[in-house]
Amino acid sequence: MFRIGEFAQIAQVSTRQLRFYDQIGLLRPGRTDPQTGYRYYAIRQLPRLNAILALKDLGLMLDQIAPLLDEAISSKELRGMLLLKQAEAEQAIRIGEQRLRHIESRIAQIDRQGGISGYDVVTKSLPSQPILATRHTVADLEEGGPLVAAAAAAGHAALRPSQRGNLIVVARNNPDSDRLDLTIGYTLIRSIGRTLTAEGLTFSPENLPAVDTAATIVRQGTNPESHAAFGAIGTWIEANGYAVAGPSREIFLEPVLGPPGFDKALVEIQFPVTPA
Amino acid sequence: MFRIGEFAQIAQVSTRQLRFYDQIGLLRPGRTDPQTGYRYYAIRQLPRLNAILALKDLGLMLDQIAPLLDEAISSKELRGMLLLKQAEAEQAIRIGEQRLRHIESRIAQIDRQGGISGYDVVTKSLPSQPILATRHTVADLEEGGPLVAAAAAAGHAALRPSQRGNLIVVARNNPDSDRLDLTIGYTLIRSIGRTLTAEGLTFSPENLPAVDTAATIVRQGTNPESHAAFGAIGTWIEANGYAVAGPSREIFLEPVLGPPGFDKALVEIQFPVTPA
DNA sequence: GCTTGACTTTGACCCTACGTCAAACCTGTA
DNA sequence: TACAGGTTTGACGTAGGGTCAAAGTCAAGC
Repeated sequence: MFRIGEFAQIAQVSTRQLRFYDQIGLLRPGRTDPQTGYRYYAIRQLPRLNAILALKDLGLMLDQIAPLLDEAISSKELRGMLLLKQAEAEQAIRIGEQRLRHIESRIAQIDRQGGISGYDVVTKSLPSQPILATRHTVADLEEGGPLVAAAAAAGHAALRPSQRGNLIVVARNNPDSDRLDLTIGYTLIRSIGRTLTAEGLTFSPENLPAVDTAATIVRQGTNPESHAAFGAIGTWIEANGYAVAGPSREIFLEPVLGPPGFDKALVEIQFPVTPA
Repeated sequence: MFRIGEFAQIAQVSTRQLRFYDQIGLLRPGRTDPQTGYRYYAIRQLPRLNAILALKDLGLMLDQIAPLLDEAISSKELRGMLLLKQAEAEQAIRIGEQRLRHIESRIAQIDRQGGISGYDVVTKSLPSQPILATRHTVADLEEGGPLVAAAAAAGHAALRPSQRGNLIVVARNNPDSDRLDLTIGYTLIRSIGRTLTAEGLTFSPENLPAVDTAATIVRQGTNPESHAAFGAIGTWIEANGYAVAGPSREIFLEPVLGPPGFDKALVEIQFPVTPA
């Protein structure tokens, strides 16, 4: 019989670990001196400890291991558990690889621009969202600016605050004409069934589909650095193994009061993505 | 200003998380009503929360994130931290892949032999170990059996219990002669400098080198299933991406009293390995 | 038999990043 | 004003031990 320290040295585990396994009933010492409480382990207990360590290494939790060793579980059930662990391990590897790509792209970003970007891309899911919006086709975002301002003002005036949520701009590349299809409007807190017209613009109810995974970024100011923000999110999407899977959305997180407010506005850009 | 639930919904985090971040000072609400304790968040706090989530996703711990956001850390230091995280992530992936191989080989084992093996391979490190041993060359392990028995008895008689540890057999393939070089002896608790002879066998002091990583297995009985145990450990080494890196060792964990005891003896087989 | 140093015991608190209650309190709408 | 639903603090739990501290034990040397 060995005292706990010797047994721990033989098996290369900590004494704390052995005491813990005793405590949870996973590996009881062969004998415990009733006077002193000293734990004495027989070398014959080494196989059981090794079995514990081997199964722990497979990712099983300690309370799952006990029934296995006491043979209270068939090999079919064990196979099932291992298949589950296999799936978990594969998932963990995928997440790890994704994290590694995140880190590498972040390091590359520092090396390129010498500092911390200020843009932080976050993935989230988007629920289905009813909006009231007006559609237009423009050459580029520059041209769309006044249109957004006009639509913002018109919608602001035409919708009561209890109905209207945030200003939103959905941009879709039109592959035929090399132009931009814009959908400009307000998210709706309460659904509206009818079309309405204000200041020469026609607003119709639509429904933005839910998105499982969207890469999003929050930035301040619309015009001068739009490029930078879109560039950052594009780089991120590519570097992290995603592909764009739908039209981008810009949500104005604060009410914007006329064109001068656009520069200070807080805008969330959302890009629906799928793993590529 | 949003109440905690709304803000949580916008950012897709739990309210518990926001309260926790408040508690640890990572993200304080813009205003806390001193009367009611209600937390009110400004939309302007969303970028900070997003930054937190993005950095957390890279594997940084929360207490590392706070100084980053408060710009108390240069981009050079951040780069260093990210390089560290990169190494951690790579390591985690390697461990995950290894675990996956372990699991797969275990499933395959169940499918092959329909049950739980009874052999559990565990890796450990071996310290440098002085021994007193006699060397011989034999055709195979069968032929070595009586030799081991003789050496065990001779050593047992010639060494005092306070000097002698366990019986050990080191087996090395001799590539020239296709025979087996055996080193048979006892581990030494206290070093001995001299050679001694007993029952016609010459025992010399040697030193078994330390081994960083050894794949080990504990089995009972030497003869009948030697093949099975060696086979199991060999399969394991191959399946888990290791390669054998030195002569195997067999440690008799219990004192073995004459040849009949060999069948009941508890033996640990150790194979030095390196990642292949 | 005594001393000494190494070992062991129990108990307690600590770690990450929150999840999950419970009891009491607050807010906004009908 | 009633009520439903949101919010507060506080406490306890998680997995697998690490890291003390105070007190008791063991073995060896003298």
